Amino acid sequence: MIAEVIVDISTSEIDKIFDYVAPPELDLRAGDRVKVPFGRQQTEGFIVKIKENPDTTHALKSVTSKLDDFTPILPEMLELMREMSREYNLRLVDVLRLFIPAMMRGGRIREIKRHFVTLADGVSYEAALSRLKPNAVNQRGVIASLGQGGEWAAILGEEYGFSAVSALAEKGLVKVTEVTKRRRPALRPVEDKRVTLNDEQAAAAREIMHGDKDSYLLFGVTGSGKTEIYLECIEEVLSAGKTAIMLVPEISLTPQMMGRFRARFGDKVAVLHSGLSDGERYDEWLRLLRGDAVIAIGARSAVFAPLRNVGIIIIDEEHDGSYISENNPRYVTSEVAELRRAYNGAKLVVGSATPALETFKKAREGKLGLITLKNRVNGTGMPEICVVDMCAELRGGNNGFLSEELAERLEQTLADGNQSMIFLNRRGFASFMICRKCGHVMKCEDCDVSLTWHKEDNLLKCHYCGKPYAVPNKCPACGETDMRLGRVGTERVIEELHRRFPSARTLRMDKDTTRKKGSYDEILSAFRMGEADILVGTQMIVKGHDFPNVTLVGILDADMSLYYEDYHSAERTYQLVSQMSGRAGRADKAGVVVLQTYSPRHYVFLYAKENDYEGFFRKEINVREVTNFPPFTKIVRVLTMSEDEERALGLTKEMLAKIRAYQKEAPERFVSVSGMKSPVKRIENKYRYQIIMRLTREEESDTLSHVYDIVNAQEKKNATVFVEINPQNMN
DNA sequence: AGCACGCCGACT
DNA sequence: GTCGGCGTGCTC
Repeated sequence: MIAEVIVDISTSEIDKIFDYVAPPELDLRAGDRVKVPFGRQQTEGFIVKIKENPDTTHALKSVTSKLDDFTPILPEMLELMREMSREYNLRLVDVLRLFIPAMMRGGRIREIKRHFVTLADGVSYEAALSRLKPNAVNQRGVIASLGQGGEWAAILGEEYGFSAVSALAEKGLVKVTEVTKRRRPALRPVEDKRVTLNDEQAAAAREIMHGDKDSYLLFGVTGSGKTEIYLECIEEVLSAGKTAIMLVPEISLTPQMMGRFRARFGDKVAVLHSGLSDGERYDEWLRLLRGDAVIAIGARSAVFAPLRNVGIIIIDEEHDGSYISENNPRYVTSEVAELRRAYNGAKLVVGSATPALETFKKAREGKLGLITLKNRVNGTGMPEICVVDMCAELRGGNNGFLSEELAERLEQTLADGNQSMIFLNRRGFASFMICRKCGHVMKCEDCDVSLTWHKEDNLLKCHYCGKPYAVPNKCPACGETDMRLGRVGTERVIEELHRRFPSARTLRMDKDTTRKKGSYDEILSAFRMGEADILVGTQMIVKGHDFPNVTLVGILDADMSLYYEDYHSAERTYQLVSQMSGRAGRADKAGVVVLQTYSPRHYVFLYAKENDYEGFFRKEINVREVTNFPPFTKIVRVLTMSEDEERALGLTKEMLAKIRAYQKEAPERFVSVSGMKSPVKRIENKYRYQIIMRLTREEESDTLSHVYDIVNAQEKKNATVFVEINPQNMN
């Protein structure tokens, strides 16, 4: 037999199928990992197919060995590999690597082996003792401790010394068995507060499981009880003997969330997320592959859970940016989920209070079943949203960054003994350093972006490469000593709060204070326990988490994401405001959101204030259609990076010429094509040039594969080329 | 990705 | 004379 092997080396040159002789005694199947001779070395590889005859006249080498005692890649995943590689122009091996825990590669599986000691077969307790000298105290002690059941070698070793155990084993009096210990992520017990679904929830679950659509959008505000519906659907799927995949944004994979699933489904649940150690991840993955666990819960990558016979895939908070992988290999989680749904004939449910525009559009067109949840389970209303015009504040003489409205409400909230959250969107901009005389801005030598000042260590740092710089005492361009900081960061907000409310206890949460593993949870639980009155933070305070005592949410500089130069910005701002206001006033306390902006009449804020997603959708979808942006077109970005600027530029020009030629042939396929320097011209000393094109929707996939062909045909020595579809940010 | 083969500069 | 620089070519 012949095995088709993908070698585990990621280079475009080698990303093809190599045929090997499959020795019958290895009993190889498609999906096995193997060791093969490759060139002069031995390499790991994946068998993607077993066939009768080779397709090549090459002299064939033979597979050396099988790497695992199970088949790690399911047939479904081999199919998915082909589809993903075609759809996203990815190397087969890069897709395969997504399917297995990183630990398995390079022979790094370290299963924790523990040794269990029992009396050897046919040796009785008395017989063993009689064969030992009376002065062999330790060995006699070991035998005595074995009793009927046996004992762990580690425990015996501690008491009597390991040499006693090995001496007994050598004499054949005891038997030592290797037992693989499974690592399980720590789980906190949570009681299953099983609630009966209300009518709306029950109807939703029924519709998902028995409606005529394959896929549904569960559209409902925070607190409308979506998780209960998920639990109900999963239960039904399991009772039909099928399995389930539940995806949540990394950030909302909290112990509370996990606790609910564990309480309901116990050991049938496996978790896959980045917080696990390599060993834990491997063991959870293996439980799924072996069928010991039948529900996979996790962030984005859990969509690749090694489950057979998947009955339902759920994507919670579907609009969340974390579902699109930023770095290679790039894929869109919901698209992968749809491929798996189709393969298994399963159901797909996406849930959100603020669906991605594209998702809601599909739902309105009937391509996706739309289930709307109208009520909050606990009956609380949505918080009041006050939009504060910061231009008016400025005209009124307040040039600080706290409006009078927000300051007053903060004071009141403090007086009432309630908690506040202040959200600061400093995406892209933060406190950069600028010369008052010549306007020179301190930039990173390698990345061509402005540096951000960090108060704690008094350094300027590059947020792309992390390189630190000393704070200059005079302007490097003109020698002026009056350098000052632009913009506001979380640290300055805290300072200002301390000045105005000296008694208030504050907590800060941003990239700097959460660098340590676990500090994220620490800050949140400290805040939940009431150890602070005000939590100030960036993006990461937006998601999930119930804080029952928060009655005030402040959003500073709501415009920042609004004027972020890309077509998503309105959508993103709406989602942000909506989610942030979901943080205010739950349970029995009414909440207020103070939203500070320089454009109070922008439609995003008008709709957000009314909590009118559908109104926002109608407005925004119209804007997208008129301006030819997604979901009406597909934006494709070809990014070329090289340390050699000429090389990057040259490559970009060559590809641009070919794409332009193709555009001339089929002008109806393109809205626009342009080539330019990337907005951030240099990152980690690599120059970046890009081609941006917008494809009309009708034949985009066909057009896209032409673009892939052009890129793939290009000789790319000394350079890297990426193709991105609808990129999230265009740096 | 490795690892060989291969053709030009400064060293005992 | 030769040790070694890394360009380029191949891997079933």
